[in-house]
Amino acid sequence: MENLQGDDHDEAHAAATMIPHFPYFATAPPLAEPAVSTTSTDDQHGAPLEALQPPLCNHPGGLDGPQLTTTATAAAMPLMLPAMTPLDWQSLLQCLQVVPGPELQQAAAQADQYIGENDHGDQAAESSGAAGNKEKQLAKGGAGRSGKKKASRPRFAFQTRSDNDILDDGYRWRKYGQKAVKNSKHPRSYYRCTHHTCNVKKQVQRLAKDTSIVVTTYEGVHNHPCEKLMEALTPILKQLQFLSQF
DNA sequence: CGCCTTTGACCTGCGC
DNA sequence: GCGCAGGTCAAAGGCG
Repeated sequence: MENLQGDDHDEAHAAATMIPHFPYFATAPPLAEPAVSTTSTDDQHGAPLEALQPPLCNHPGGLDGPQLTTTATAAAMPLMLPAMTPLDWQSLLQCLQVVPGPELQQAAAQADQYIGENDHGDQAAESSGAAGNKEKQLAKGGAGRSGKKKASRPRFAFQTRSDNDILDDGYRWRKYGQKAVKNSKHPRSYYRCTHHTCNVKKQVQRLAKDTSIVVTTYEGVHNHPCEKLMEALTPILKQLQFLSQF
C-alpha cells in the first residue's frame, strides 16, 4: 500500500513563507542560491524530496550554525535562511514585535489555503490515504475531542541539517507525543509550547531519505515574548539607549 | 516538588 | 464496516 515518502509530505505541505529582507538575517553571508523548484504545488506533492530540498549547507561550528530552509509551498520556491543564532524567525518577529508585512501575511494566508486545499494532494502520495487531511487530523485529535473546530493557523517548516533533533529556537517546549511514521525509521515527535497561554505546536522529524536532515514544523504563532532572545538583546538595547543620549 | 519525557491507549477520518 | 494512520491524552517514571 504505502508507496512513498510517508514522512516527506510534511515538508512538502508545511506552510512556508518568503521572508523578505528580514534584518536579522541581513548580516548573514549571501544567501545560497535557492534550489528553485518551478514545479506546481501539485507537482510538489508527488515530487520526491530532492526536488524540494535546497542545497543545505553544513556549517559545523561555523558562524551560521544550521542552515535553515523554508519551503514556500504556494510559490514553490524554497528559500535558504542562514541562522546566525538558533532562533527562528517567528521568534524574532514576536520578540521584536515586528508586524509581519503584507508579504508575510499573504504567505501565511496562502499557506493556510494551501493546507486546506491541497492536503489531500500530498496525502494522496501515501496511497493508503489513511492520513487524510492533516488539518482535520489536527482538529480531530485535540480540538476534535473538545468539540471545538480548529481554526487554521499558519505553519512553517524548517529543514536543518543537524545531529540534534531539537532546534533551539529560544522557546520552551514540552513533548506530548511521539509516533512512528510510515516508511521512516525515525519517529515524529510532537511538542507544545510550555507557556500557559500559548498554543503553538511543533513537530520534529528526520527525513527518511536523508536522516541528517531534521524537519521542524511550527504551527501557530507565539503570543508571548521569547525569553532567550530578550536576554540576548537586553544588553544591546541598553547600549543603544546609552549611545542615543549623545 | 515541579517539570519533563516516555509510551500505550484512545479518537477520528479516510480508503477499501 | 473494518483497518490504517496521524494526532492527542494521560499515567507513570525520571531527573535536577
